[in-house]
Amino acid sequence: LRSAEPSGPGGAGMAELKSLSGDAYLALSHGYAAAAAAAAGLAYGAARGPEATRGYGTPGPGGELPATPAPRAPAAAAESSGEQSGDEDDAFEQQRRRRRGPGGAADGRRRPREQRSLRLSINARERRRMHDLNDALDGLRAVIPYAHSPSVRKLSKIATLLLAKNYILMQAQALDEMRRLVAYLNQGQGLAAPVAAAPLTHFGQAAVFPFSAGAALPCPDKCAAFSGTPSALCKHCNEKP
DNA sequence: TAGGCCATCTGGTCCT
DNA sequence: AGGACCAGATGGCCTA
Repeated sequence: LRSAEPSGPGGAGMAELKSLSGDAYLALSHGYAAAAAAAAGLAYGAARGPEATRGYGTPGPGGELPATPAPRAPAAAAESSGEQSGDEDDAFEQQRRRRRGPGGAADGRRRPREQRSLRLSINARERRRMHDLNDALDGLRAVIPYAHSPSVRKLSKIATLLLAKNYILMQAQALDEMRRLVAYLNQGQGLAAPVAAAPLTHFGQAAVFPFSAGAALPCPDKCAAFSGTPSALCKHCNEKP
């Protein structure tokens, strides 16, 4: 990815999604699910179901790929890959001539058949690479909090990336606020800041998140201003009103 | 039907 | 030399 902010075709959807990005999006910390659902509106593949969305079309019989059904196998692509059989070499050469022009010969010393098998293996590698990329995107979709449901469309690739970016920013902001809150509480209780803040200095220490989801009592202290969630570390949080 | 999204093929470039 | 990565081209499917 050479451009962090892709542009070009698909711009309409991008503009829509960009309206959710940055600070404006971060402001939606409580409405993340709704925002995600909005982003999911840019997604694709509702009618295909979770399995079909994989949609990796196999180029055709005889290839080195597993013989999974190819819901969207591009006819022309399969033909151009020469894996359909018959006049495969002719088709392959015609394709090359079309692309390279009359005099074009990038690999002139290779015999056509050898050349073609090399091309097929390169194609297969590229397919595998793209499948791995899609698997990684699926993994990312799985951990992004948006409406995962059969009735909700799968997030598009670009929507997945942008939503993930915003989610990370949102988490970082929440962590920052939590650090400030802990520092504030430590001041109020006369604790040595380095001791109490130590568990939070490591970015990955989400397990020490000091709020308990169970308690719902409003805190008379200022920690209630943070997300409205009572803090287990705050002595006021569990006080009876 | 146009536009969005996608998978695939392909050639070029860089790296090991 | 071979593999990984990238971007352009192409064509199919879906939705508004």
